[in-house]
Amino acid sequence: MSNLSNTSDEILASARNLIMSGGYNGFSYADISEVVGIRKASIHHHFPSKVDLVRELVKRYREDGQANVAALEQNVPNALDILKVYANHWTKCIEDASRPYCVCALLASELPSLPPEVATEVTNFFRFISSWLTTVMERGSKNGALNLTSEPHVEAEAFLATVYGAMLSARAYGKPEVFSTILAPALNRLTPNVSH
Amino acid sequence: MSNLSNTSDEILASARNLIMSGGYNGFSYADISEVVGIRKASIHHHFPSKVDLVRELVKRYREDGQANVAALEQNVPNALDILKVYANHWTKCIEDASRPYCVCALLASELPSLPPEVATEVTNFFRFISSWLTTVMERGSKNGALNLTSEPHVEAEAFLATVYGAMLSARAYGKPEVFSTILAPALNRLTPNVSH
DNA sequence: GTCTGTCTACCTTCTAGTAGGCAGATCGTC
DNA sequence: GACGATCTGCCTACTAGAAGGTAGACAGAC
Repeated sequence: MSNLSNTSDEILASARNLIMSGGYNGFSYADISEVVGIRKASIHHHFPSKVDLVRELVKRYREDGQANVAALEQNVPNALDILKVYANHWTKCIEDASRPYCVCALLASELPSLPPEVATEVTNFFRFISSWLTTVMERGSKNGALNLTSEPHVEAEAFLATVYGAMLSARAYGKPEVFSTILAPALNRLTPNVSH
Repeated sequence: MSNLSNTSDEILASARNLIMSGGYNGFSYADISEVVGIRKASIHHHFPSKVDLVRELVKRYREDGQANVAALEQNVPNALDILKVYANHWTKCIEDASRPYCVCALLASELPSLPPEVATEVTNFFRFISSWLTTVMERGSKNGALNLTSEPHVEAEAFLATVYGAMLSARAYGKPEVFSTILAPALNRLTPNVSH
């Protein structure tokens, strides 16, 4: 039935969780086999090599992100609100410990030692997020929904860096609330001044 | 002679470089032995276990940081200048590829899967940087060298997150110049307005 | 004579990956 | 509808190499 492809989804999901906590070299097929409940060799049936597995995982992670972003753009017209929803997504993930870190953030920090196929996919993810945030900044700047002090693409990079830096700090201190402490003033700064 | 302790320094230095590119699980004693030119077993003489090695490495990394910060505070009176020197330190490291990433940033992102002794040491490093930056922000706010829009400790966390987020972005895109592109407006925002 | 740093040789466990078998579903063909 | 053929997903059993770590010997310095 449809649970044929379910197993490979389970494999990807457990790999995502494992990478999220320890990176590319921090998990093995044996770890996945324990979580999913099948033998190591069966994982090789779905993903012949570890590179195949992680490449596919990152590719889907980006595609899911692209789908979510498309839905967000349709449902939320205001640029500032979009940034708030994006920040809030991570606030929740970090605070309820469901997905307390971005898989691509961890892989990006390991980038120089990653297999090239995986590295390329990770870079693609960051390029996608960056160019999306740039279009949000441009739009918000033009229609007055955002108050920018630098060029849109610079603001986009700065915002992205703040999000990912805050994510790291929350993990480093073991204090989830640090994330929103850092994001709040960043979003404030982008809010148009009502007295104007 | 004095090259007795030199070997253990070489071990620590090569471990630092290896961790900087691939994290805790991204290097082995065999890797170090190749770089330093001694056998695996000889490394165990200096650092009985991998945990000992990395714990010591992070401890010294923090101590070196504390010494550098102390010297910086003595030589540079102005708080804004201190932040600029700090940012500039990383700009150089990233651009000349000498130390293009912070060892503790990489270890912090792997924190949940790290041996507890190492994890503690990494958290200590971030606590040190954070509390140092807070004192800089406080001082600069009081004597007018800095223009803060939030509480000093919030500005400190925000600045730290920007630095580490920018470091990640530079690595993710493979573009060192991204770091200073992000840091420039962050420092601008902290610069007191001359027209006041 | 002991202490330090290195060596060779070895051990155990884990790693990704392979070979080959087996049960069940799906298939075209008679 | 019965027949074998193929495909899918999983299994056991295995491999070669790398992992962290140990035992014990040896050379030179103090």
